[in-house]
Amino acid sequence: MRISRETDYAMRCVLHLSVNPGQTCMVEEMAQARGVPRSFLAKILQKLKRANIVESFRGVKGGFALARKPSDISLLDVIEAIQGVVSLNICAVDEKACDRSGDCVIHPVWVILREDFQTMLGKFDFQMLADDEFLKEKKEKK
Amino acid sequence: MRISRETDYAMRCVLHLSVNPGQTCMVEEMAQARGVPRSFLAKILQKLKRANIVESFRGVKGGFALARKPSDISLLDVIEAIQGVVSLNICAVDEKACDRSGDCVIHPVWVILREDFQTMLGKFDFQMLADDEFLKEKKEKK
DNA sequence: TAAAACAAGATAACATTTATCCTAATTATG
DNA sequence: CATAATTAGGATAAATGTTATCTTGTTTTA
Repeated sequence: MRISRETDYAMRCVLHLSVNPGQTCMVEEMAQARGVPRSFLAKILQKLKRANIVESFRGVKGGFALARKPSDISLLDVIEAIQGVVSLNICAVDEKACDRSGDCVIHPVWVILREDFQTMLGKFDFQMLADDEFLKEKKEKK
Repeated sequence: MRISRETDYAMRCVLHLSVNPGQTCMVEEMAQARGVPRSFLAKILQKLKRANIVESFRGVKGGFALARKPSDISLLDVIEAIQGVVSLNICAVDEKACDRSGDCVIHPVWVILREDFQTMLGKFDFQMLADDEFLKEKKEKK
């Protein structure tokens, strides 16, 4: 019922890139800035890349940058990039996983909840979060 | 991000008891009727008992019955009885689990989502589900 | 007192999570 | 063109969580 630590790390990373969108950033820098194990983060970034959330540049001066605007990346996008499709019960996504889906009266509830859940998570984007972080840093400098 | 199979089993079991509330039922009967491994279900019923969702009677003619009206038992109640407090990120429930909760701008989002999530799950009760099952059986007899 | 049923702890197989490490492949730069 | 910097991807492994099973004890009815 919880997101994994991996997903939490992915969010920190996307947030980091969202604060200066357009700018490329090395794994090492993000790992240090956000307290994420470097080699683990490298793996996570591959998943974010496959989901078209970040893009990568190899070689000297390489690194990662957002592939889309922060306002076009939601919590849901990042969660699904890492953990796969969101749903509360496997049967809402794969009916074959439960032999009773056909006549189970709980099944339709899982389907409704899945939609509500996705809507909920789709409402938060990384522009919002980056703005929050920008304001917070400004306040602390005073 | 998913409920466990154990929780799914717990729901089947509470639903089974909700169809004839007031009536006591043996582990063996519920296990067979709902396709749940017997010894596993016995464990699950202990958790449901601790959460005051079912009550138990020992000895010959013993068994389990609901401790409350089906309309007073929500999906949330059963999920929390089995898996503990619902939240999407551990930090929403235990700030010490993350060293950054204090200045993390994502943290407040987890807190909001947790509340929304609990509200969502609290809206479905077992009277509704039992009614659905009753109607479905009636229809199939025709 | 015997049989039926729940109670509770120990244990174990399996899957998932959370990483780490090593070897490519790619690219900028002197 | 050689070298250093950086991502890409596969193999591996420790720790944790899930999904059970089994055994022994306790309670209750008849």
